[in-house]
Amino acid sequence: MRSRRADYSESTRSALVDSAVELFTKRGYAGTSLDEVAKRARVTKGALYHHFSGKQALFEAAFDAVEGEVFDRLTKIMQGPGAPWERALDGLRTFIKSCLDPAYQRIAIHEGPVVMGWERWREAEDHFSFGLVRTSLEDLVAAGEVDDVPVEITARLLFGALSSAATVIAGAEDQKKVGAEVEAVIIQLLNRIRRPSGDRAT
Amino acid sequence: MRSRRADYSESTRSALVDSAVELFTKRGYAGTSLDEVAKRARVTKGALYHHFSGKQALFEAAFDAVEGEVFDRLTKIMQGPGAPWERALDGLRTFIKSCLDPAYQRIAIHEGPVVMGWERWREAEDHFSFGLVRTSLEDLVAAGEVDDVPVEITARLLFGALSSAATVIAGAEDQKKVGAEVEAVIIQLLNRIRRPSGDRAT
DNA sequence: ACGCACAACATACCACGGGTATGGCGGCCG
DNA sequence: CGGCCGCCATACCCGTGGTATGTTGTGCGT
Repeated sequence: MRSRRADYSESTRSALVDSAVELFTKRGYAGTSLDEVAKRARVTKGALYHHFSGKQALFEAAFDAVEGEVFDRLTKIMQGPGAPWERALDGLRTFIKSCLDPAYQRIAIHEGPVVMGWERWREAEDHFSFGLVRTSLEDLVAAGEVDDVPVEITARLLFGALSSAATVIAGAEDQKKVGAEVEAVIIQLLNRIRRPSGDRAT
Repeated sequence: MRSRRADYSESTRSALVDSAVELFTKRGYAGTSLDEVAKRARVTKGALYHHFSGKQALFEAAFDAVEGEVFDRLTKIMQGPGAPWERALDGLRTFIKSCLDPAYQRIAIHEGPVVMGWERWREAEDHFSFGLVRTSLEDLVAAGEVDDVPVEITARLLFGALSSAATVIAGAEDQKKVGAEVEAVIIQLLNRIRRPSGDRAT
């Protein structure tokens, strides 16, 4: 039997995280005050400092929240049916779409490395979307779908390119159009590193 | 005849910028106080606010400084002798090296978009290193060295990949080794989008 | 040569926001 | 049912960005 207090506590905590995600997305980390976050969650700073050790910790909670959503969406696709190559392309499309979420964009991609510090951000990303990009690339190499590239490096480059792409799309007038262009360029690029089907390991 | 006062003024201004570059690089934008910057330049905050309208303006001055250096190095290579393809590869190598400068890394690449806002950062980058990447890619397309890719998008993707690469290299144990690996991957990739010599326009 | 005007700074001060210390209220456990 | 502790509110401190005002010396006109 879960206690009543635990429910309340969890509720206010998640309210704080939601509030944080919203405000960090709109005004950025430096631009949002903790009083504001607390107010929007209908509590005071005292409650905030009871649940989180400080502003950074609150940011990391918000980071985990937005990353978690994207992660869930992507893992569903990655574990779904279909050949490795098609799953990878599906994942690619979904990732680009996820990158259009302003919250993911600003919190996870842009301000994450700055606020958390790059080292910590990198560690966190390993368990989230970057980790998926890497393993998915590993799978492709293992299946013999692509040439034997250095996975770690290539994954980093790909992830960086995708992040930039997301930013470009988000800032574009016609997001649909630019999004399609980006997808085309990436897919064309991936096709170039794809092995001719005769050379693939089974 | 240049006035004495103008000399002094310019001197303290550049001292402030140097100090800002140093501190922003070491402790980041949020982590450095203006008093510190002023103290290291052996002036007070009053002088700082005489030369710059605020902390953001100071950051942009630091940004221009570090970007300017990289820009100068790169333009020299781009305008040098040699075939377009070789010049591009030279530029690539130099850019990767430049990205290893902690100041460029943190101020121009990481904190730039966050502090200045992405829109303004993008505009600024158009006149600096990103502009060079773009025009250099344009030249390659114009010379028929590579396939007719969408230049703007591809340049953004490439720039994003290179920035990530720089971060990875900077954070690696053996920078030389990882740097060489990155270079190899990129060059291999570029070779794949290169047209066979017979198809090139002269 | 002399003093005026203004650029180039210094000093003093304010406001705001992150962090902390302390107080109180209400469920849960003995 | 009584003390306890988790959950949260209130009050306060202080570092820091920004501002308003004072001071100095340089260049310029006369």
